[in-house]
Amino acid sequence: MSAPETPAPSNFIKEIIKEDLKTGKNNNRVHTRFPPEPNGYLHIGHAKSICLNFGLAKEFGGMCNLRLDDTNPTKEEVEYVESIREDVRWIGFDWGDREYYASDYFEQMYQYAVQLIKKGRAFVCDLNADEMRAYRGTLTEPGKESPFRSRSVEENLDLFERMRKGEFPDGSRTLRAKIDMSSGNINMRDPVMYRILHAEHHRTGGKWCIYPMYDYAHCVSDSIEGITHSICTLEFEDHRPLYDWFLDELNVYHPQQIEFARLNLNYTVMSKRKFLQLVNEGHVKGWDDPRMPTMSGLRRRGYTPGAIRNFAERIGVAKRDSVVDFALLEYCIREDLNRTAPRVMAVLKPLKVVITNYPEDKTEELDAVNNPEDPGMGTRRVPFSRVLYIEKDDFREAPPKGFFRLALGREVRLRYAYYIICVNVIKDEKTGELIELHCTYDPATRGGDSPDGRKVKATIHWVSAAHAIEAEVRLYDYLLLKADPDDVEEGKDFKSNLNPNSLEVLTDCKLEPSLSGAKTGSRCQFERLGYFCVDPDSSKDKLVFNRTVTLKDTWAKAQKKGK
RNA sequence: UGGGGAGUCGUCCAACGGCAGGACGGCAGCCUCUGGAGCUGCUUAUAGGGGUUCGAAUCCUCUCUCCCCAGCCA
Repeated sequence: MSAPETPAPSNFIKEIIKEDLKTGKNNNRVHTRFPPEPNGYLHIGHAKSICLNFGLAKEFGGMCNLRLDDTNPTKEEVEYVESIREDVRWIGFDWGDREYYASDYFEQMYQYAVQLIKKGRAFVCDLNADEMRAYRGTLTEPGKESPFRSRSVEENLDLFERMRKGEFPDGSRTLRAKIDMSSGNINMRDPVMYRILHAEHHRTGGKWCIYPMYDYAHCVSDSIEGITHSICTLEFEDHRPLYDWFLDELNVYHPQQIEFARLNLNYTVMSKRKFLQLVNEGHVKGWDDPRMPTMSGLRRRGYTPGAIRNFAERIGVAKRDSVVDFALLEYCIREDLNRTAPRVMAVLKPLKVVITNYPEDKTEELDAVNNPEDPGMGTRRVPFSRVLYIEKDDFREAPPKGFFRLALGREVRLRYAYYIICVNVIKDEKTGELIELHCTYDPATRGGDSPDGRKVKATIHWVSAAHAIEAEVRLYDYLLLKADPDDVEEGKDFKSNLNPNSLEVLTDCKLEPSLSGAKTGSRCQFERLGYFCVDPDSSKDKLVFNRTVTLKDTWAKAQKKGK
């Protein structure tokens, strides 16, 4: 049903896994995980990670866990957990019963921390945040050891237990790993393992008032779940020594962390912070606005899971920072929809046409193909009558060179119907505004073929006025004007590059009647215009469509270039 | 200026000492009852300098450029 997924090419992570399989590492298991923090909505960048982790498991006969990385109760909410689940499922992956939470392991993490204290590898520090920053040093200068670093094991044990019991206020103490304050890698300068946060956690409620930090929680969670390949993005590369340090000191099962470059796409933004600005400042209507590269936005826009999976395959996986061309995403969705979307006729900017030699009260039903790429999708009947609508853009009073469509005295084909010739252009006498066209049809060309073999240069779409259903259609364009949204003048931000025309709402659209009752989310191609899907804003008496993507339009491109 | 990474067509990814290849984009053409789809062809790249080698994108070396790190965020 969806586009054929191109044979998955290899990448450096697969090569590592193949090598591990060859040497018998991990007893030939492959076990990955997708570990989002439930503090926001997933976007196309997450989709890359999802496809990578679940895809690897699938390809090598392993498993992939869904793990919610919920170690910060002040930022995380159940609402996000549900949307993450929905999005992962929608892209097409299944984690079986392996839905885990970092918070599932809080007790184990606590016990491990006690072990590290006993080993002399962790201590309770009374420095506040500002002091700790001062002690940490800078990128070029080493840090200074905390004055609390040499506390006895007994005192550390006592203090840590009392931290857990809630005896101390937020921020007053931390548990820190005792590593190396002079390390060039700042992550190794006695990093915080636990902070005090008297906050309600979405799963553990009020049970805890100390919460583990990412570096400590993540490696331990991976270890507990028996993850073999812990795949994360490049910015965690210099956290890897810490990941390894914890697991080595704990002497527990030790997964391998592997880093890859996150996805960047041109003409859009990809950070939660920027999404928030767009939503809060009203530049888009919400997280699921079809212009947003969020999963919910893409879904509402009409993107298919298959297209997204295919896209994830095509962009590849590597370690170098890169910016993928948005055109590739568009190629992927067109490729999918071309094969799967039924064709239909819709006039977005209607121009009335009267076929003057066609009987007033006559209606015919003409056969139309549902998808030329797939004869199995059958045919349908489209009503034709004396008064029609055609696309305004398909008529020109003064046709420029290379314009094949309708003009005064010119003959074109109405798709699946008749050849027509424009014989008269009716305008408002006062304003000069174009009102309607008078055309004549050739009855011998019924169905769209002329028995005498004469050719027309253009075929245009149309809708019978008497049978048309009304709809609203929302056209979308790139959110940003510049490929690099951050390419701005001094003192400005990406929002100065916002495309003021990223949304165009058309309220007077005419659709062929077969579309009546179309269900929310259903997709189709409006012939010659693009792929569209039914928006949830649709109601019983009014359909609303989103344009997912235009068709390639060489005429429009040539016009644009001519300007 | 500390530490960690990365440099291959316009873009993304390959090539793992042996003819630099694919995809997207662009351009040209064919075909077409969607100016769609499809098909054909073309286009263009190993950051730079030294070295090793019969042979280097690949190994060594020096240089340059870019990205990440100074949260009790992840």
